[in-house]
Amino acid sequence: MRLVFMGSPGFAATVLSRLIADGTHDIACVYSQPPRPSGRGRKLRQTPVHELAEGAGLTVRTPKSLKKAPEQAEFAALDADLAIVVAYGLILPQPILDAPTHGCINLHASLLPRWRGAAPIQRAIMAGDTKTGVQAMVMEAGLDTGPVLATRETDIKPDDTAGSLHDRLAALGAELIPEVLADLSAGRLTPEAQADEGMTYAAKLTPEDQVIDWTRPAAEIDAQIRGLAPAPGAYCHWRPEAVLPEERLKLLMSEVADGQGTAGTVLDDQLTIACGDGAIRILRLQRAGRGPVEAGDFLRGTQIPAGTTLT
RNA sequence: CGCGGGAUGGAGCAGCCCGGUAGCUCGUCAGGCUCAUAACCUGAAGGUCGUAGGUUCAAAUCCUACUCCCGCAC
Repeated sequence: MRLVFMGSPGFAATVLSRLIADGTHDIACVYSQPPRPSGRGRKLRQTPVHELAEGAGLTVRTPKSLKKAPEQAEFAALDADLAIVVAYGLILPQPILDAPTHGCINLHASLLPRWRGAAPIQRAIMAGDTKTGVQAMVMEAGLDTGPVLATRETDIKPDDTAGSLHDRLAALGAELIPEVLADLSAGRLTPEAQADEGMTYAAKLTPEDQVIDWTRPAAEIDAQIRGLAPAPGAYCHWRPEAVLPEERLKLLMSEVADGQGTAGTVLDDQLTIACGDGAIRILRLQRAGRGPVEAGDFLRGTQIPAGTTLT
């Protein structure tokens, strides 16, 4: 088939990489978010998909929007059989959805209708879900509302982070898409409408999501920490020296532990912290300006005695 | 030119402001103690203090440039 691939971040790049390696289908064009000044130093950066596609010698287009007629005409002129859309980041207007012969198929990282929207992987962990997956679905005008074509499930384990789950789901997605393409070619696909119940939105992460509130239950804080690791990371504040200003302390890995006390109080010399209900142990963390370290390494060079209060 | 922090034996850090013997907590190795141990005791090895210049009698420390890493903001 003649495909158009639309995607931006690493998650999408994993899928595109598989399609390129497969070589079964013709990738007529790759759409990605335009390079923008971002990151330290505000340099112009290409998206991972852009970079991958360019390196593979594929045609790349990076329109700021697909709402206008000229872009839509260019898209239609590709005369594609199908568009594969994975975390592209732009709204696809109806003319775009209609242009390919078989329409547009989206790969989404949740079990719909749960976690429609922008940050399904993080939200699933943060909510304490024990199961998630990836799904291929037919795109409609609504936000992740289309009928589902295929599903791959995976368990969310207590030591999963957004990072580990992201990688696993990307790998599952990279397996799933070629199968969907084969089934589509063979006419074996049966779109199945999403359930009426159980719908939730995976709202985009905001800075407030990163702030730890020690008065919340241990399980929730643990889920928050793992759902935001390794990036952007959940954080709290502490005072390295009684004299100096508060410093942000990013918590990157944790587990629920025994213990209780005033919320935010360090209970022992092993980084067990009292929460509103129960306690968690910090397993991996990062000081501002330093690299991420395991709790053991951290404690070798820095003291956080029992009784210290984190805010 | 967005703002800021950092680079010191294998790991994590202190020392830098106020130049003058390379330090801490671990790890490693050897020996000792012990029924035994990741415990305890003793000893040892291991560092061009990111790179290149400069100032100085003397630079981890002061000055300049560069490389790499990171936090914030976006």
